[in-house]
Amino acid sequence: MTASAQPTHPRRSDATRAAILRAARERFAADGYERATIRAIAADAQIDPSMVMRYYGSKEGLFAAAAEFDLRLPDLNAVPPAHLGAVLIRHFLARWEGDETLVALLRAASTNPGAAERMRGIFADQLTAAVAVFGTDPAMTARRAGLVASQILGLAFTRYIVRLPPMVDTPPEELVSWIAPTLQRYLTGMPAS
Amino acid sequence: MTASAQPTHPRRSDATRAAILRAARERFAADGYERATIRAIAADAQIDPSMVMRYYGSKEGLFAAAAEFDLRLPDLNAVPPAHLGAVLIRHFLARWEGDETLVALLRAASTNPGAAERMRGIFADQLTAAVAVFGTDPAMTARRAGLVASQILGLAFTRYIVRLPPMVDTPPEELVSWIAPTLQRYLTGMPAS
DNA sequence: GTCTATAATTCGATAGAC
DNA sequence: GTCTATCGAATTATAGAC
Repeated sequence: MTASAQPTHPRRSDATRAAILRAARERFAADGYERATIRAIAADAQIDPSMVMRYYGSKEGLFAAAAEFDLRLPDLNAVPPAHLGAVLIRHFLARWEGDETLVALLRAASTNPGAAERMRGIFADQLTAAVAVFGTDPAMTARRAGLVASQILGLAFTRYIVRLPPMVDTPPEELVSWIAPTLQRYLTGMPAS
Repeated sequence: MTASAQPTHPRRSDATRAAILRAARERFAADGYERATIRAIAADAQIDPSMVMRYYGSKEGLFAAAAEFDLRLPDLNAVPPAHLGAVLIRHFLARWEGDETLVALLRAASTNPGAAERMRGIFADQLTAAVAVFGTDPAMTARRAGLVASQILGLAFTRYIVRLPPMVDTPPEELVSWIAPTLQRYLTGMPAS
């Protein structure tokens, strides 16, 4: 992990490992867990399929390595309270368009239990922690985070997975203007009657 | 289709066909398209796997028959305008809890192109048609329907597929009180700023 | 480190007896 | 209509030569 912990080897085929991970993310994102084969991933990375097994042990291990993900949520305390929803939705849109790892995770989570578990972990830990700074009681905090996740993941599902035409065609800034108030209310509002 | 169109046969093994469809919906909903096998579906229905092929031709044909779905949306013109969001979210929650077909379709749509196409059709045709009664221009109508779909499918994805704990634990009526205002604004509101 | 060969399963689909 | 038997293909994973 850390760059200069142990100079065991002068770095060997780290480039190969990186190429495998890149190809794996692409395939998992495009085809889902079951249809993405080790053979296809190896072909994309222009290496032998057995190398994938050697480096990552199994298909599950490869996915676990490829689906490592950090939402990189900003500190919500540093955001003007009135702009919380807009900041969040802009952050997620940028994070999604720029890194296909989250799409791979989203698609795989539908059929692979391990991927679903990781999805739960990411949103339970990272998103709930970010919401927790407002300091309401834990149950309400978890509920707010869950509601935010439902709209964020629904946006991703309709735009990147199912590709509903209106959700694909709508420009990001228009999506922001519609969805920001929703997140704002989930974060700071109260349920209606 | 119609019950008494042609008395060709005094009805043979229609019960078998129905048992197959029921088992298929369960398996597709629980495992997704790829992991749900014809053998497992046949075992659940307590019939021979070759019967599935005989009746439905292929796995794709079986899925197409099992994933037939009607949202049964109410006429939104008959709903008090202020209650549109609440009526819609209650309708979807009831539709989802009572029929696993939509869960099967949702899970399969992540990895199977045909299922995704069917999902697009259902929401583009049925939901857009229901929203169209308000008679704004077609582009805006499609956009409103897409936004509604994003929140509805996000709720289903987090509650029934990924099973985020706060979304599973929250009682339906509390979900309604949070989500109804969101749908209300997507249907009748204007984008912020 | 890299590759060939193959083991061990599993699946969708077909052929054909009864 | 129903079932047995099986084909052919594809997959993950392993063993071992070089």
